[in-house]
Amino acid sequence: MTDKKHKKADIITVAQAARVSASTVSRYFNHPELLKPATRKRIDSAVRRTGYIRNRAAQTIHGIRSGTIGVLIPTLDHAIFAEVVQAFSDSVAEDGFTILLASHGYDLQREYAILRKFLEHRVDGVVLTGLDHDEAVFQLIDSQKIPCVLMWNYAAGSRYPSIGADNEMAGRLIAEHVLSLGHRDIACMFPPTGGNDRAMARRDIVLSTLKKAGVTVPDPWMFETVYSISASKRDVTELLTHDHRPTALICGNDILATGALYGAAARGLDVPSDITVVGIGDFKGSSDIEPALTTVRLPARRIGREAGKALVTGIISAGEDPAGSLHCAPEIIRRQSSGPVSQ
Amino acid sequence: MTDKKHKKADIITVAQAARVSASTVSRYFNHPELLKPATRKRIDSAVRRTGYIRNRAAQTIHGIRSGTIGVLIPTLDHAIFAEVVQAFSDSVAEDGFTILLASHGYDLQREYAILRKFLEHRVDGVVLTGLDHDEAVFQLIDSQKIPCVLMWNYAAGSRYPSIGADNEMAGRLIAEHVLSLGHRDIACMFPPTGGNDRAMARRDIVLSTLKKAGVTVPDPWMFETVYSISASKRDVTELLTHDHRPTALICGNDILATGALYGAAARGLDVPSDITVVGIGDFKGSSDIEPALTTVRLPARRIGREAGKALVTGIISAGEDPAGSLHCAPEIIRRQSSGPVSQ
DNA sequence: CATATTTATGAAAACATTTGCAAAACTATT
DNA sequence: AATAGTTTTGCAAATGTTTTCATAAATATG
Repeated sequence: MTDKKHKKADIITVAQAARVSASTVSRYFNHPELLKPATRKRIDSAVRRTGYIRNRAAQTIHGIRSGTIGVLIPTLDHAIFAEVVQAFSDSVAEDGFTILLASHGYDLQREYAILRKFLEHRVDGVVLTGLDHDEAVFQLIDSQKIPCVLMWNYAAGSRYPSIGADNEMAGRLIAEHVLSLGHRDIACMFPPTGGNDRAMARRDIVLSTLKKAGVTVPDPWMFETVYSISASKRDVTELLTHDHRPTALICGNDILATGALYGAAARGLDVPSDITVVGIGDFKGSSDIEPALTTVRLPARRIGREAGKALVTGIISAGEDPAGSLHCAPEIIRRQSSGPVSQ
Repeated sequence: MTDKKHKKADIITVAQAARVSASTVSRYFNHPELLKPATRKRIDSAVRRTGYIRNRAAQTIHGIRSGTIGVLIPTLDHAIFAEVVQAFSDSVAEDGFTILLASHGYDLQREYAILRKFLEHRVDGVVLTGLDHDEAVFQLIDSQKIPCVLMWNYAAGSRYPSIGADNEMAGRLIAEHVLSLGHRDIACMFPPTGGNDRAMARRDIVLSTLKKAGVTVPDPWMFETVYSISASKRDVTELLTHDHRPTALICGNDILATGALYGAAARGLDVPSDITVVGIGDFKGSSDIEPALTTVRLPARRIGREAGKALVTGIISAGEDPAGSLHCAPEIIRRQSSGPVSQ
């Protein structure tokens, strides 16, 4: 069936097989309603016989959309980004778009290089993760006049439409929750903030919210811990050896909080009666861990889906007023890992 | 700098700006050594001034490689696939390839449709996940004579080179481990196997290994549980209410095992003294959970990396004998969640 | 049945590149 | 300074499509 010597079938091969011109075959795909039903059937069979597959590259040089969207993330290794990407991909696939995916590992230089590559492929739009990017990146996008959305974080005055959660709000919510339970001796654990505006914003707002309530976090209770359960477990285990312990631990994300829970368990301490542990993110599994984790939900799936919708809209209705930002509000999720300070 | 009226700069714009012909600009990119250093510099500056970005679509219709690889996975929502994809992407990025990513959610029909789309984009190669696919999928790949590797699973006689772990071996290893600890009353929990050859192979080999040792799993101890911590926790909590309990539980993957651990904790049972729990996968976090999970390591990162290398080799040295399969052997990882049966 | 409309198709130009070939510009050699 | 050899460059054809415009075929109108 799909033999046809060796060269790949092109539109002309099909045209000959159907005894029509190449233009007619082109119309068969792009404006089938213009064809006589009989011709349509003839081409249909010719396409089948020759095993022809349209060549989007050839279409793209006519200024026709490539049908691809560039997705730039820090890493897939954080389950939360994988979730966002999955939702984004599903969302744009409905409109026939395929994603080009690349990760920069928090290296801004690489982000620029990847973006260039995306543009060489003539993507119809790009999504970046987070609000902060190299100025060169923004300029490149501007110069190519290509739709862009920033996903994951939300901020009112972002350079491009931002679709995501307000990190400051997330940080504030969790800090206020812990304060409301009466805690004053509070430790904090955040990932290294280099090149990561999300983590940075969260940490700063947590600290300032605490300070506003008159609570300062002593230096030895301020951890900078890489994003991994084992690192967090190690640091928390260490922290809990000392006799002067905090009554609460605020973690920058649920992975760190999970490690903290394990660390407390390893030390034989009860959560929350000995120590309250909270995270940010509401990752998969956070609700099932023992004890279930109190956290702030960042609606990853919704963010991915909405970012996809927004970008597709931007692509399809190019030129019009760009789609606006959208705040997918974070929400405090109270579970068992937090409790009132025990006197 | 990158102004230039409104139309995007093409190779002719650059040529004019540098006062050379388009061919020379083309050579500047593809065979720079053929150019006089002075010309090179002139073009260099013209490229910069015009903000020109090469158009890979236009190159691709000359039979030049597109520089893209299609990656087809079931879903990114399983952290383990995200990990494989991340490693794959990093690996091929070294050689300048960008990935087109799509997930089919275990729907074979969608897999075919996605593959077609990849081919329209003229990907230089494709990776599929797992060994089993619709015959139409294989035929399509054959007819387009495009390099393909199957990743994640390994089997000697696979239709295309397979790079991954031998699932039968993984299942056998974990079953033998549990048997070697003296367990006879064994429960099993596996994900639904529809359209998922990996899960199926694992389950069947575990069961047959047990049977060979004279152990049969009674029907009420045979769980088909969706891939989620909460579903597993629920089922295990239920299982452990009955007074006649198994002494060991073999889970088809670490997510289910994690839920099982939580379920046991919720019931106040000790692992491993009351019940042994084991998984398959060695996901991130499996080593840190309390108690640390005994499992079989499926080397996701290595698989992704090797699959990337193999495919790139297949693309670059097209025509030659295709790169062979590679077995990334699974390996039993003994931790605290398994112990000898207590009499 | 001839003419006017409408519908369906083909020819050729356009798209942004690469590349084979030939001409032009240099260098080296005498 | 003329010639031969080499390096550098430009022209034009080719790539696989889409699209505009013109023409041919089919249908409707009188």
